[in-house]
Amino acid sequence: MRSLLKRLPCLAAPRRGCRCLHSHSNRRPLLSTFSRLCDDGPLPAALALLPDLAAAGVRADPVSLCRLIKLCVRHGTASDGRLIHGHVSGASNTVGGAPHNSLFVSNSLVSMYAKFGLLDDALELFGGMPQRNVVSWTTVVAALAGAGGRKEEALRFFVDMQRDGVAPNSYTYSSVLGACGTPRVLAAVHASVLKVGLDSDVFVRSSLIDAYMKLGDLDSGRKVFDEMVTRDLVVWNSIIAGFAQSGDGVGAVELFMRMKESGFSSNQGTLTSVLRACTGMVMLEVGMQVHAHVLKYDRDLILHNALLDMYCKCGSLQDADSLFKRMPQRDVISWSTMVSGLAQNGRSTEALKVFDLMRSEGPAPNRITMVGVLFACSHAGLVGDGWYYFRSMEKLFGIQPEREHFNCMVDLLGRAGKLDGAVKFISEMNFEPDLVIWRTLLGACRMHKNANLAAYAAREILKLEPEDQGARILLSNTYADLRQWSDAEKSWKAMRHQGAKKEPGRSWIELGKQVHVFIAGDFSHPCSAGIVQELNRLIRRVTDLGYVPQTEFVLQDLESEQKEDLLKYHSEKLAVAFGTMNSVEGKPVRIMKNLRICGDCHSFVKLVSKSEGKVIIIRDPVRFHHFHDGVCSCGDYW
DNA sequence: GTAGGGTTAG
Repeated sequence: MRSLLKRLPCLAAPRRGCRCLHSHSNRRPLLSTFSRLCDDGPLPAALALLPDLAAAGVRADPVSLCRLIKLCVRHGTASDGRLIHGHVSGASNTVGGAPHNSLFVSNSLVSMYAKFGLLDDALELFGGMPQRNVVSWTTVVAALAGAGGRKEEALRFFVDMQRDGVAPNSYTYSSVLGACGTPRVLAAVHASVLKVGLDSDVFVRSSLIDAYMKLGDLDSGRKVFDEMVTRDLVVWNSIIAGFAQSGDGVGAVELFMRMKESGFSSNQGTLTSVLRACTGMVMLEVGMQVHAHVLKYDRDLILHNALLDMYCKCGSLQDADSLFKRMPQRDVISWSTMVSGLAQNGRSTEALKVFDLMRSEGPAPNRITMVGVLFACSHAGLVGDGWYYFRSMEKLFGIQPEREHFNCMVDLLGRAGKLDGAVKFISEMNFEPDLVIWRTLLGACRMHKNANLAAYAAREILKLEPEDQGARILLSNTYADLRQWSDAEKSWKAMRHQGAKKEPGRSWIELGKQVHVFIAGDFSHPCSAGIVQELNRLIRRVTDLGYVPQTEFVLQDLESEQKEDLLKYHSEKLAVAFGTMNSVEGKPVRIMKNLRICGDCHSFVKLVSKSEGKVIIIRDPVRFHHFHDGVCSCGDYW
């Protein structure tokens, strides 16, 4: 009887004002139409029925309402959502019987507000709910964990729910793990996962992996992964993405291979991470193999942008360009990638041309596009163009210059040797210069051998960051450039005092499916003997073309023979020798470096490209050098 | 009704 009453609410507790007698004949069709529209849409038609329902005093069932809310999240707007919310809270007063806005519906509404980014509305609704269950709490925790800057609140709600006697479930844990921003908190939550026995849940596991990886704790992430019995695709993707993001590209690719061996096929997420790994390590060969898999996702813009970036960062501009032209859609990211890709590869004029094309037929540029544009100007010494774009950013594109753009301008002026202009520019900024700005200025001082200004910039850096060894290194290198050995030594001493070491120069090169690493002055590579032999051969060849070791690039006060020796075994020279001895006819040699290439290696590689008739591409942390027939794409301006 | 993985610059 009770269930019958539930199904026919008009028979239960008839009240004054209830219009059931009149509307009985059409309320069922009304309800069933509404319920059908909630299932399949269209949303506007379903929304249009809400006033009719209210007028007829008909109460929609919670299941339909929840579906309607979902439909609204998918196809509607926040104001549609508010409309539904308004209907639900109003309707609860019109009909007797059980409370209308059931817990289910309220939970859906909270989730809806969160998905529209209206976190405060979500929290307000949550705060006013008469009851809350684990779903309500989890919805809020997930919303806060997903919002940048509100992770602390997510953790607080996670604690509060337990104080309230509500036990977290696997949904809650996988949400809250995204809010664990310190190793301590993560360890505590992990312990709690183990205690309640949810550690075999794949969702919880993948969140755990992701959380460890995001904190840079690869070992713990790997451990959680290795201990898993049943893995799914997302778990594989989590671990691969973690390795790719932490800069262990080789590890990421190895895991990708293992994943395929285990019989999993990749999806867009996997491929994007693997591409990122390839991009980071200049693994063009692997990247091109991934390209073959990408073909079947021709509508995935993210994936295509990643592919585009991979080609740019591997210095393969033809591939990037032809991909860019063939892409079915291009968004602001595709265009920005192309602009900065060209700029970093020393093709500033083309970068600015692409930008012009973007202005006429592409999407509106954003602040990142403008960083690329200014980068193009600064690396080609186009001071006038740089000023023009900087000054007109706001008027032409509605983009207010931010710190990053100011920094580009300091770089532009500094690189062009206008150090006084750069200092003036800094002093006229309407905010305090930060570390990045001072470092940029310091880099320019090093480039133009201005020790006084370098010392000033370094002092400013050390004021902000007393442990900053990079500043001391740059400063001492500047002194060394000028052969002011005692000043250089002072700076080195300060560093040694703080227990710092200069980061060793490292170069990478991909051969087949392997990545070979070379460290300056290190001969542990199995082919070392052959490499040194090849290097000597190259040195003889380029000496005939006029190469003289430029020992001023060895930045320590040593006897000149020792200096030559140190120079000779810079990591990029070892990598170049390895590259030429294993090179394939018609294919460029591609090398990646962790530090900026030194002037001596730069002229050495120029000559090697001539004597061997080989294109050599070296990518350093900020830009690319394409060496071809004795010339470098950077025009010796870097 | 609630949950996990991916892009651009510096």
